[in-house]
Amino acid sequence: MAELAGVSSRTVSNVVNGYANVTERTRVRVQKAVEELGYRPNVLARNLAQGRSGQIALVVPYLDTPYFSELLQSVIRAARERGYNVLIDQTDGDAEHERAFIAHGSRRLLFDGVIFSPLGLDQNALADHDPNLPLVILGERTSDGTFDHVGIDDVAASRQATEHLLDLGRTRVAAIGDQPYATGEAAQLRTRGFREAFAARGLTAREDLIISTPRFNRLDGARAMTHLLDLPEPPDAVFCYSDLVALGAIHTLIARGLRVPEDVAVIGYDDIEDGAYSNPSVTTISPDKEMIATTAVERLLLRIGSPTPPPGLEVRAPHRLVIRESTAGRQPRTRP
Amino acid sequence: MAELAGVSSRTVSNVVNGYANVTERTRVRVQKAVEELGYRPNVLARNLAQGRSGQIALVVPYLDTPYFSELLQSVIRAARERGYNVLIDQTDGDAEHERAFIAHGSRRLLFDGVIFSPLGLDQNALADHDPNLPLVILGERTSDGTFDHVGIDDVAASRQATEHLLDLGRTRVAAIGDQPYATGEAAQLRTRGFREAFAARGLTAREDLIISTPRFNRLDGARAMTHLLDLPEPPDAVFCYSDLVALGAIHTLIARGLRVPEDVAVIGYDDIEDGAYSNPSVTTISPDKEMIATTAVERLLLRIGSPTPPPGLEVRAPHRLVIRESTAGRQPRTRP
DNA sequence: CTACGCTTTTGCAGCGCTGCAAAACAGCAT
DNA sequence: ATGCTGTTTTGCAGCGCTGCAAAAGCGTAG
Repeated sequence: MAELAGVSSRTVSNVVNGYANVTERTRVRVQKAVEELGYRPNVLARNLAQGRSGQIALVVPYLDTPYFSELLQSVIRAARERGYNVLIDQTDGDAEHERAFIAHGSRRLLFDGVIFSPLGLDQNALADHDPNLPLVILGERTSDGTFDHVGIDDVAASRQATEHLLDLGRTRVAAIGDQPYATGEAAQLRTRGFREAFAARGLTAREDLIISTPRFNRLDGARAMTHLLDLPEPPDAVFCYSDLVALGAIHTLIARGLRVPEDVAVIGYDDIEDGAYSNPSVTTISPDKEMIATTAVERLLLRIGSPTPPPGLEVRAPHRLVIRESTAGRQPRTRP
Repeated sequence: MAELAGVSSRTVSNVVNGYANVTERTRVRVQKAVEELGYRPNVLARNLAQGRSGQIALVVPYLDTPYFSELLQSVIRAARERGYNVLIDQTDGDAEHERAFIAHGSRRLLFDGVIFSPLGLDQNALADHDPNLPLVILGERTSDGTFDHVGIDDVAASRQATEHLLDLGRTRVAAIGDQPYATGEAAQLRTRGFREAFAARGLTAREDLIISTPRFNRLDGARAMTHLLDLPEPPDAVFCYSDLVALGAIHTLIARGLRVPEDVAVIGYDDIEDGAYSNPSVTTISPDKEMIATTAVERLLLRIGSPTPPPGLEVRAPHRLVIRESTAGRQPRTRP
C-alpha cells in the first residue's frame, strides 16, 4: 500500500496512529500518500492484532420503550466521541437471553464490554457474570463490586413523587407498578419510597391501593387503573412507576369520564418526551439521562482499558421533579 | 486449541462451519472437544480472513422517534436471524454526516452494507453513493437502479387519509407537514396525495391550509396547529404527515378548548404506539413495518452476497388505514 | 497388487494490522 | 575517527481464521 510512497508499513502505522518519534518530514510524506490513495486503515485487522473489537454492547429489554431509545441516543453519541461503536441488543426481558450475554460475554470478541439494563435477572443471577467482561449496569441494582452501577436514587425519587401528591392534599394515593418478586427489585425500591412518604408524615399507605403490574407499559397502566376505579373507595391520586404506565392510566381515567388532575392526579417516572405533549401533560420524575449515558460509557471504557478490574463503583445520577398538568392542572400557558 | 483433541485446525474450522465432507467420527470428536474447552471461534479473525464484517449498519435520522425505534427493533431481529449484527447510527438529518456514510462507506470495513433512511440528502446526493456499497434505502425515494428501495405508496396512502376526512363531511381540510424544497420529497408525495383526494371529487385543496414544517415532530404539529387556528377560517379536519405531528396538533387543540374530533378531526401517519393510547387515540396510516424491515434486510444481504450488484429494486410495502378516536370519536369501548 | 476416482484431512499462505526488539541513523563528546 | 546516547525506522512474527490445492485415505475395478 502506501509504502509505494516511501517508507515501511510500520512507519505508516506509526503516522496514522499519531505515535511519537516520527520526523516531520516523514509524517508529511506519509500523510500525502495517505490522502492520495484515499487510504483508510482496516479496522478489522487492527482489532485482530490488538485483540479488541472497538465496540461496546448496549443491552436493554425493549428498544421501543421511549426511555431506552432516548438513552440509546446518548450512549451512541458518548461512545462515538470516544472512538467506540455501539452494538444494540434487545432481550425482551428474557432471563436466558440476558444471562447468555453476560455469562460468556468475553468470548464474544464482538464487543469489549457491555452496558446492561437487566430485567429478567435478579441480583444473584447478575453476580454470576463472566468476571473478565467489563460490565456497567444501569437501573436499580446494587454493585457487588465486580461491576459499576449507574442509576438514580429510586427510593428518594419515589418518595418525592409521592410527597408531591400528598402535598396536593390528596388522601387516597395509589401506586401502580409494584413487582413483589425477585426480579422486581426496581419496582420494590419505588414502593419503598412510596411508603416512606406516608411514614414521614405519620400516615400509612393503603395496601389495597398498591397495584402490581407485570411490566411498565401503557397497557399495564390502563388495566391497573381500571381495577383501581372499581374499588369501593377509588384513589384521588396515583403514582405510576413509569410515564408509560401513567399514560395508560390517564387514558382509562379520561375514558371513564374523570378529570385529570381534578378528580385524580397522576404522576409518572422517566420523563419521556411523550409525557410532555400528552393531554394532559404528565408530571414526572426526570432522571438525568444524558449524565447516566455519559457516565456509563466512561466507566465502561475505563474498565476496558484497565489491566486489573477496578473496584465496582456506585454512581448516583441526579433527578428532579418536573411538574406538569397531570398534577397541577392546566396552567395559563404560553403558546407552543 | 482444539487440535489437542485430535485433528488439524482446518478440520475444526470445517466442523464448526458445518462444511460437507466430514466423517461422523471426526465431527463427533471435534464437537466433544469444542464443548469441553468451551471453544468459540474468534469472529474478528474470521471476518478478517473472509474480508467481511458480519455487520450491517442502520442509519436513521432520529432514534428517539418512535417510528424509527419500532423499525429498529424489527431490523435487529431480522438481521440476527440471518447471522448479522446491526450497527446503529443517528445522523440528525445532517447532510454531511449522511453523505459520509454512503460516500466512502465501503472503506469502513465495519459493516458490509447499509440500510439508510435519508433525510438531509436529496435524490441527487443519494445517487452519488459509493457504487460498491450495498445499499437499501427506506422511505420515500425512488431507486435509481444502484440500490434497492423499500417503502409504502405515499401518494396513495395520503390520498386515502384525506379521503377519510372528506368522507366525514369535513369541508375545511388542512395538511400539516409539507416541505417544498429538494430534501422534502417525502413530504411532497404526501401533499400530492392530499391534493389528489380533492381532485378526485372535483374539489380543490385550499392552499392556505397546507402548512409546511421543518420536521415531523410534536412541536412542529403544535406550532402549525396554532397557526391554523388563528386563520379567519380555521380547518375542521387536519391530515398530519406523522403521528407525532398529530399528537402535537391535538395537544394544541385541546389546550384551546376545542374538541377532537367534534370540532376538528385529526389523522396521522406511521401508526406509532403512542397514537393508540393517547387521548383521543389517533387515526392513522399504518405501514407494515415488520415487512419493511424484513424486506430491507433480505435485500441487503442479497446484495452483499452477490458478486455483481443486482439491479435496483423498488419494493412497495402494504399499508392500511386504522380508524381511531381522533376521527371517529369515542366509541363504546371494551375496557382495556 | 496396482490403478483410479472419490472423499476426507491437512498444510501453507495470507487477510492487514500492531508489538517487540533490533537496526540504522544522528548528534555530540572524547 | 570512535564511542556513546537517544531518536527514528524497520523487519519479523503473529493475532485466529479461511481459501486453495495438495496429500492422504479408501473403496472398487482392472
